[in-house]
Amino acid sequence: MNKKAIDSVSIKEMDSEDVVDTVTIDCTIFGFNEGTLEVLLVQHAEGISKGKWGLPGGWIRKEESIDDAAYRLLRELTGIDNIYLEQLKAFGSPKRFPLSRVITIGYYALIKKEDYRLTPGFTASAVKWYKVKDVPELIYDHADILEVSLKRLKRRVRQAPVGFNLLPEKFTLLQLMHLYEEILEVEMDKPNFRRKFLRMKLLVPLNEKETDVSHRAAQLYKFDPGIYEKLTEKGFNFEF
Amino acid sequence: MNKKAIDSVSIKEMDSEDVVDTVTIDCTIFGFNEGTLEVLLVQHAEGISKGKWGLPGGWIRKEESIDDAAYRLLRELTGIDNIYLEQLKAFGSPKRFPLSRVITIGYYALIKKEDYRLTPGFTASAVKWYKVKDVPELIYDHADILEVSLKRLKRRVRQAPVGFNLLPEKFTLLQLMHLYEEILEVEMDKPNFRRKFLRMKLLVPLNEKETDVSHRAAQLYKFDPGIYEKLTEKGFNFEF
DNA sequence: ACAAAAGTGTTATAACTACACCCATGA
DNA sequence: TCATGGGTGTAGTTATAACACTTTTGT
Repeated sequence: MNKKAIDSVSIKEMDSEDVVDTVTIDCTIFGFNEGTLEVLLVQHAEGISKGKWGLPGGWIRKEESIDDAAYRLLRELTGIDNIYLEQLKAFGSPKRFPLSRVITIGYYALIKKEDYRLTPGFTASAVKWYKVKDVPELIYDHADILEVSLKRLKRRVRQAPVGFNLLPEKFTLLQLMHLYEEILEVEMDKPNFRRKFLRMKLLVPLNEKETDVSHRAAQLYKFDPGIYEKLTEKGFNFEF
Repeated sequence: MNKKAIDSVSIKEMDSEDVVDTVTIDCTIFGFNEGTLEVLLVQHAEGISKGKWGLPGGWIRKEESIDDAAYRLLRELTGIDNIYLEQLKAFGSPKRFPLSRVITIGYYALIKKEDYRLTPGFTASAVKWYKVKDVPELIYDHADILEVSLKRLKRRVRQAPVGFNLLPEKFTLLQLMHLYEEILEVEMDKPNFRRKFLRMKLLVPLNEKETDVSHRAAQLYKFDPGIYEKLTEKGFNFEF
C-alpha cells in the first residue's frame, strides 16, 4: 500500500484497490533549504519505469475527492498533515502514459522542511530532495508538470505571501528575501525589500534574535495569519 | 453526435463512442454584451437532468488531448476556431455526478460575441446567453464551476490583458473601461483609466472614430498583440 | 580592527488619486 | 443650447529604485 501511494505507474497493482483507474494525482512538493529551492522526487522500485525518478503520485480512491486524495498521498509520503496544497491543473496528452490512457491531476505543495519526516513505510522506495536546478530526467510528462509547477509558484508568490509555507516558523527578513530571490530568479535590494515588506504589516516581530551568527544578530519575525487573510481577500500583489 | 457534445450527462450514450468514460470537460464561455458579462448555457434535452440548464461540456475522445477536446467541443458549439481558452481546474467530488464517479475538467473561454454563431447542429438543444448575475439553477456542481471561473476571470484580467478577447476588433477606451468595471465589479475613474492604459502602449489608435453616436465620437483602438507578448513574458499587472 | 550582515536615511523619479474643466456632436 | 460622453490638466500623495551610510556582533 505504501509503495502504491508513491507510485502512480504500476498499473498491474491498480485493480487490487477500489480506485478510479483512468485518473491519477501527481504532486510537486517544494522545499527550501539553505537558500535553494528543492523538490521531492521518488524512485520507482518496479514497473515499467523501474529505477527512474518521478514526482510522487498515486491513484484516487472511488469514495474520496481529488483534493482529499492529494492530501492523503502527501500525508502518506511526508507525514505532514497541515500543508499548503493547491491544484495545478490536469495533464492529459493521450500518450503521456504508455500503457493506457491516464489523465493526471497535478498538485503542488509547499512544506517547511523542518516539519518533514519520511514515514517509515516509504523507506523502501527511494525518496530524495533535489535542487530544482539539478533534477534528473523524469518519467513520462513529469518534467512538464514540474515546469508548470515552477511557473505557478513564481506567479503565486507575487500575488500572495505563500512563501511563508517554505520557511521555518521564525525567520529573518534576509531569509525571506533570499527565498524570493531564489524563486523569482532576480536580485533584490535589501533596504527596499525590508521597507516594502514591513509596510504591509504582515510580519510580527518576535522578542528574539538570531543566535550563533558571526555578525550582527537579525530580528526574527513570524507571519501574521490574520493580516494574511485580509490581504488575500481584497487582493494585492508583491511585485518586486 | 451533436447532442452528445453539449451534454456530458447522458451516460447511456457514452459507450457508443471511443471516449474516456470517467472524465468529462465542462466549459464556462463568457461573452460581453452592452456592458454586461454573459455566460453561455445549454439546456439538456434528455437524460436525468432533462430540462435543466448547465455548462456546455462533453466527453474526451481516447485519442485526443484534453485541450484538444475542449477546443473541439467549443468549435462544435460556437463555430469559432480561434478562441481564448484556458484550463481552469479539475473538479472531483465523489458525488458530483449522481450516476457514477466522473471527474470533470473545467475550462473557461472568452469570445467576441460578434464572431459567435450557433452551429445548426446545435439548435436542437436550447442554447442561451445568460447574464452572469442572472443565471438559473444549474445541474450538478456547475454553479461551483461557474463561480471558480468568475474568480479566475477576475484574477486573470488584472494580470494580463485578456479582456480584449471579449471585445470586438475595434473598441473605444470607455468600452474597455466598462468591461473592467463589469468584471471586477468596481467603479473606475475615466481620465485615470485612459492614461494608465495608454501608458502601457498596448492599444493601437486607428484612423477611425465611432459613428452614429449622439455625442462626440470616440477614438477607436485595436489591441497590439506584439506588445501583449512582451508584457506577458516579463509579467505585469493591471491593478486598478 | 575587520568582516559580514543588520538596519537607517536620502533623494529623484514615477505612478496613483481625485477632481476640475474644456471639447465635439446629435437631438 | 443642452445632454452626453470624449478627452486634457493639475496638484497632492504615495510607491519605487538606487545607493550611501551607520550599527552590531563574532573572530
